[in-house]
Amino acid sequence: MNDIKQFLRSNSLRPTKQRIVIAGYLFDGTNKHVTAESLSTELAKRKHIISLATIYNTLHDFYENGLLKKLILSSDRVYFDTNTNDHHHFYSEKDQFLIDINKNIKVNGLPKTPKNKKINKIEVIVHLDK
Amino acid sequence: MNDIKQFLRSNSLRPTKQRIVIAGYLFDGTNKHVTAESLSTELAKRKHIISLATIYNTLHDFYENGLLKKLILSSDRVYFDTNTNDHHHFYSEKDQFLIDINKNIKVNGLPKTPKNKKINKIEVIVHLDK
DNA sequence: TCAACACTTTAGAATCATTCTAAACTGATA
DNA sequence: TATCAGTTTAGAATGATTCTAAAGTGTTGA
Ligand SMILES: [Mn+2]
Ligand SMILES: [Mn+2]
Ligand SMILES: [Zn+2]
Ligand SMILES: [Zn+2]
Repeated sequence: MNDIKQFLRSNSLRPTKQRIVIAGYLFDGTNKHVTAESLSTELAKRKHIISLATIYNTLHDFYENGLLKKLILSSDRVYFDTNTNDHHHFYSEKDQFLIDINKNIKVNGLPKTPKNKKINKIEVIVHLDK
Repeated sequence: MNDIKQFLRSNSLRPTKQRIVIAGYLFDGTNKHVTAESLSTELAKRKHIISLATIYNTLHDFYENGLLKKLILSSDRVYFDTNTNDHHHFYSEKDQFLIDINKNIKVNGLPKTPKNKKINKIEVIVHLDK
């Protein structure tokens, strides 16, 4: 709890009640993929009612500060990922299945990068079926 | 034009005026990435005013029939891709830059597929910066 | 040829994730 | 403890997309 406060402060985020609860849940040591909605539901189960506006604000604040990654996998919800290492994903839209691939993946055979651009990140999504 | 009609019929799509115009634009031989909005704008330039509802309907009809691929790259628009071969993308959200990678790409080092699932498609997105 | 009907188009309303607004609240600071 | 910038929140707004239901059209069998 004081760890969390320090953690927030060290990321230039004022440790408010809401941020402490959200950070406490998100950064408990287990990697998580959450949406605003799923996070809200999860916190509600724990009797922590935080407005959706604050949940969105906080996810963005954490994202802006590099504490979360953002994943665009579906057109109707944004996932935030507590695993901020470089990694990839197995994903199934239909099954709402999403897990990390932490093994080192090599992507071979890329053509040369378009002029005046540089590679920021290579993202591999392994789409799964049943 | 009769080609287009045949093409639509052979995909069990009734060749309506609107579908003929849209297919004529989309399948002119050059690969394209369109959104409902960009397609609407493009057709309007050519004096073909088609309602957005029909544009959405048609993109989905074409997609359902395998004539288009769907790309989820941004949280606020869906891209449809006329290149239906297996391929990957260079993408920059900021620059609205999106081009195909048609070279064969190899992804090495994948862990084993999760139990009871099978790989449907491997998607590589190379995110670019300026 | 054409009536009949299933399929399609469309305007406008609805949906829904997300963002915005502006007022009340609170953590930090001296 | 007063002050104030930063934060939270209810509720409105936004915007891409989907839905509704009424009018229009391509197909086809007689
Ligand atoms: Mn949306
Ligand atoms: Mn949207
Ligand atoms: Zn992840
Ligand atoms: Zn493409």
